Amino acid sequence: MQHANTHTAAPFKLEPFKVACSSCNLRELCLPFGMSSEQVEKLDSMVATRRSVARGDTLFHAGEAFQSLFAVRAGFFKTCVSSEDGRDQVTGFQMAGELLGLDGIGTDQHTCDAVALEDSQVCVIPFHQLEELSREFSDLQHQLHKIMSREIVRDHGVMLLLGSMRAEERLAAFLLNLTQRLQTRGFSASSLILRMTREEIGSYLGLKLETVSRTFSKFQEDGVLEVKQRQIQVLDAGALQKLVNGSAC
Amino acid sequence: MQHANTHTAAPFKLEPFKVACSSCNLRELCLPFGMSSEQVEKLDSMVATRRSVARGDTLFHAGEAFQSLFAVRAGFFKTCVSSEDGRDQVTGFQMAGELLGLDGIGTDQHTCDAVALEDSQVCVIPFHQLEELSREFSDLQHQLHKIMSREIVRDHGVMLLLGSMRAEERLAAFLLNLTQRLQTRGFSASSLILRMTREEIGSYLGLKLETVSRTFSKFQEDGVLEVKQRQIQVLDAGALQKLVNGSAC
DNA sequence: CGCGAGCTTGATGCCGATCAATGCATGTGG
DNA sequence: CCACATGCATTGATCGGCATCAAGCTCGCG
Repeated sequence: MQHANTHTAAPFKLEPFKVACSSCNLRELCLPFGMSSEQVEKLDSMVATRRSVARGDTLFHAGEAFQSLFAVRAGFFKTCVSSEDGRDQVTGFQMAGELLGLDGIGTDQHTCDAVALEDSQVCVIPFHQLEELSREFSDLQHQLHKIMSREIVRDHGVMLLLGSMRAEERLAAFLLNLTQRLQTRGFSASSLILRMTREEIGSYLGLKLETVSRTFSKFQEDGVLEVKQRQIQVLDAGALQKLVNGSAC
Repeated sequence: MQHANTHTAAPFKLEPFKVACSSCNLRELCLPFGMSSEQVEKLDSMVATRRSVARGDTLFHAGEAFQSLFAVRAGFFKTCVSSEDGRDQVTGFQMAGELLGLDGIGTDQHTCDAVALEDSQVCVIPFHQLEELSREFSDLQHQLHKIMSREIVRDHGVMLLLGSMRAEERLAAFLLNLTQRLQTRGFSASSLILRMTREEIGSYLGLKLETVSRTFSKFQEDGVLEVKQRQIQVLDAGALQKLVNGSAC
């Protein structure tokens, strides 16, 4: 486990550093979960390359040929789709241990952009090799299926949020989801730094940035949060939870 | 190809009838797509059972143990998730050749309800066996991955719709998607019968049923559709397309 | 120090929700 | 076969939440 304090950026190293799945502290969150150590060693030989992505750069663009999945090793990403007329929608935020690129399998082309919101590193997982290896190891195969399935379930949750929640409920659900994922990674559940702008939050939640900002202010007035730009202190997680569950409605 | 006229209910047969993937007219849309005929025969032996689901009955409930995927053989389904406080959201409508149950893989439990909107039949695909067989046949493995990936991409499209489109645009996108899928199945692209209520459409699109009804009426006034309850004639598909692409914005 | 990106806050207006009444089809029992 | 119930759809009137437009404000950075 890492230091359990405020979620701050990991120091960004430019030199390619030697890491293996078998010694990665994210392996319980990532693809190797549930695999035996000898199986993980096979994975290691496949996940040979890593890639650094500077803040603001894109890992892949919609339309590019799909070759590999990417596991976030450090940093933070957003994915966004856009329609022909330029509307665009943030479809997710990804942090350490999460996979990027699953959308590309279906058409052999990426269907969204993946953009680093801070200096980041990813492990490159050549998909063809992953399929090959997962024909050999049923644990790996099943883990991949689980990850894809959970992505589908997550998307359904977002659809519920977008389809039937009001602004406060959406932001509450968003914050609870973030803090929970950060906590899983050994960070504080009550203190966090947002890596994205109000506009990006708004896009994800189907709101305008002004509404996001107002809702943050409202939460602060109500003593639920302390908001200083992107630094957030959760003072009353129960209140957020109540909003999501709609006990007051 | 089937009769290319209005999409009407297939006659509902109660007796279990002998069908095999290898002789199924949906195989180009379904799991066997891209597999050799001898591989499909192996699939046949796995997909041994079928199940009839009467209109209004559920194929599976959220919370039930996940065992199998289901391929829609005939009929029409909706899937819906619900939050603790009773809000619920239709997450999709499934027609012949489409898979149900992918959401259950991640947690070994179904996370949504699947309800038949007309008398239907599904092929039962025991998931454990499917994984086994897909370790043997890379074509099957890849097809499964593609199907899951496309579901993720579809969900992202719905998120875009829910996050940034207005009522008319949502309904237009919905209708175009429906007619396109029906056309793929050999039905008319301009004449269709809705299998779902206004409320279910509204839930899917993040609108209230009154808004759905009003928007149908508006489309009729504008000469884009002819609406008689659930019978829809598309008179001007171009106008729908223009709405979705937002050329007027 | 001053610029600019991002954030906050206020005033106003509109889209879709809500509440309510009526209409229309299907089916059931007298 | 009609009377009535029931579920679904349509349509109208009103209301409210969020978008939009428009200023300022804050903070990091060249």
